[in-house]
Amino acid sequence: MLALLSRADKMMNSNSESMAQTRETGTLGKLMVLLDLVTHADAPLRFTDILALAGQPRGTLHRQLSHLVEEGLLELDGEGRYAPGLRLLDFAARSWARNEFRLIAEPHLADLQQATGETVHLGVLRGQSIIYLDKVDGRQPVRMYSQIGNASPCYCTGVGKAALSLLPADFLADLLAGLNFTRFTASTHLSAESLLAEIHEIGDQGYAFDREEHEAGIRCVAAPLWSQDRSFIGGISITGPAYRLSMELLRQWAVPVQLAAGRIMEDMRIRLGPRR
Amino acid sequence: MLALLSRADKMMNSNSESMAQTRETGTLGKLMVLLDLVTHADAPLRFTDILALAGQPRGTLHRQLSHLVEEGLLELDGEGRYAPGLRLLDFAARSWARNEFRLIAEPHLADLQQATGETVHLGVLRGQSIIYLDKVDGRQPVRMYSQIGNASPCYCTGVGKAALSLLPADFLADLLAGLNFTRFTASTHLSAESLLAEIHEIGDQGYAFDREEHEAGIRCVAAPLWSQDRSFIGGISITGPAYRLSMELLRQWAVPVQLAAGRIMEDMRIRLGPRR
DNA sequence: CAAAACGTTCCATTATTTGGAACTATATTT
DNA sequence: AAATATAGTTCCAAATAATGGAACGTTTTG
Repeated sequence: MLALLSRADKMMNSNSESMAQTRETGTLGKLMVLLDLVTHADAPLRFTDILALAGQPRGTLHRQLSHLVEEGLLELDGEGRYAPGLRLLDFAARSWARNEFRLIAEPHLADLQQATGETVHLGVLRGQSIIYLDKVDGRQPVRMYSQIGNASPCYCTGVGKAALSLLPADFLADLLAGLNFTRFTASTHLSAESLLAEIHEIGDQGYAFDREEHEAGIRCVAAPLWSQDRSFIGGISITGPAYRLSMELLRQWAVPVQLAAGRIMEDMRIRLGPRR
Repeated sequence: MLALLSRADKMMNSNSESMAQTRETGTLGKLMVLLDLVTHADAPLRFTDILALAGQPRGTLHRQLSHLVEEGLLELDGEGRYAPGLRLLDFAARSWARNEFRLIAEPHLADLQQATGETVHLGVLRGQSIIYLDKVDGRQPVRMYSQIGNASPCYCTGVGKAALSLLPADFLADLLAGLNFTRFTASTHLSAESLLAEIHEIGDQGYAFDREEHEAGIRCVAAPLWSQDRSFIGGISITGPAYRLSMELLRQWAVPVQLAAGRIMEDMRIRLGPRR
């Protein structure tokens, strides 16, 4: 359970000029910082760019980058620029294909997509972020990694708020205290207080809305989802453009979304055993 | 250029009871071996399972796994089983979204898909494997990571054989010498000799077929694709079921596939500069 | 051409990893 | 219920790998 608030907070919002937080992962931790730097960059980085960002001595940085390249985690092009390596794709492809939660949820997501005609997501809470594990879209073949694997803030997504409503009060308080609110749209929550109020409401209702809080013109309705041992805390959602999805309609869809979530949890219970 | 035959051979066919090949990546290399073990497993592994596979002392292995879990690269469930971590998805999502070659090829893949109605792939040679970088399928919304990120053998895929036809003779010889041929179907190449003969033919023609060599009932036609500095060596293909894609039809499609490859390379030249 | 910027290599010092052993916790057997 | 086996965790001196400053090439710039 503690794992929920674990190191994954490095994934986002780690711009909080961290209090020289000593990592306990030694060599690996230092290398992962570099991987983060390069994968978060908008374009491939030169050695000198990374040098400035990482604040390591030149010799040290050079060897670290060499090791990452050697392992295929980074790639160095002919102009001395470092980009994420293809081995990351290879790892991800396998980890996604075999993810137990995703495999169990998949048919139910497809059903929900069929029933509504809109895009359906499965997301899991990791630190302060929602990581999307799956996406089913019936229309045009949408760009694949467009959403899957992406980390989005928990405080302005339907799945995120639904997930937060599952947390015990003390964990929730800790998590909220660590959030850096960024205004994405006019309706994005900007304080822990307003967010907490809505989370309580969501806890009572059993479903959450995203009222164009992350992206203008995009709404969703989400239901929370958890495994019995709480190693999975997340949710599913139906998402679409505001012009097509009135709040009226989203309220109607709250029921099917909750039902689908219930069926997924039932399957998890059966497939993963009562202990999880 | 040497990078082509680099460490990526650890991705596949590394079952070749390796001659105690010392990795030069120290701590990172040892940890990557563990990540490989866990991501290649069919199901989450227990500590003892990994102990047997990795052949490390218990104390050492325990700390290594702890570090990987701490960093989110592995996940430990309530039953003491290790599975690939979600951070891998996060890394992959970003590395895919920003991959320059994929971004450039994308519109051309879509055009080719529109023109033929069949599935189009973009793949790159990495070691002895083809890693699929993109896939465009016009029909049902196909499972996303189904192909993208997956490593397939170079000797029995259209893109693979097309890519091999680009290699200088000495590199090709080295690569072929290291291959472990596995029979996937009745028509899979099983020797370097027969493969080399076809690669020469492909080099002359400028396109390659997959005559149900990897998967029974699946055929494709592929064209090679490279960046000017040869840091990208791969290809694109049109793939589909044999009952719909006669060899007749595939031969006709060889031209549009080659034209699309040409347009992609032209765009690479423009967007990445003449040096690459 | 000189100077500067960029990247790479070297090696004594320092920090981390190693691995055997002791220890704890959780099943399984008697 | 006690005894035993099995699984997983912690500890610490010794072995190993990482560190970082300095020196060395290489390319770009004025």
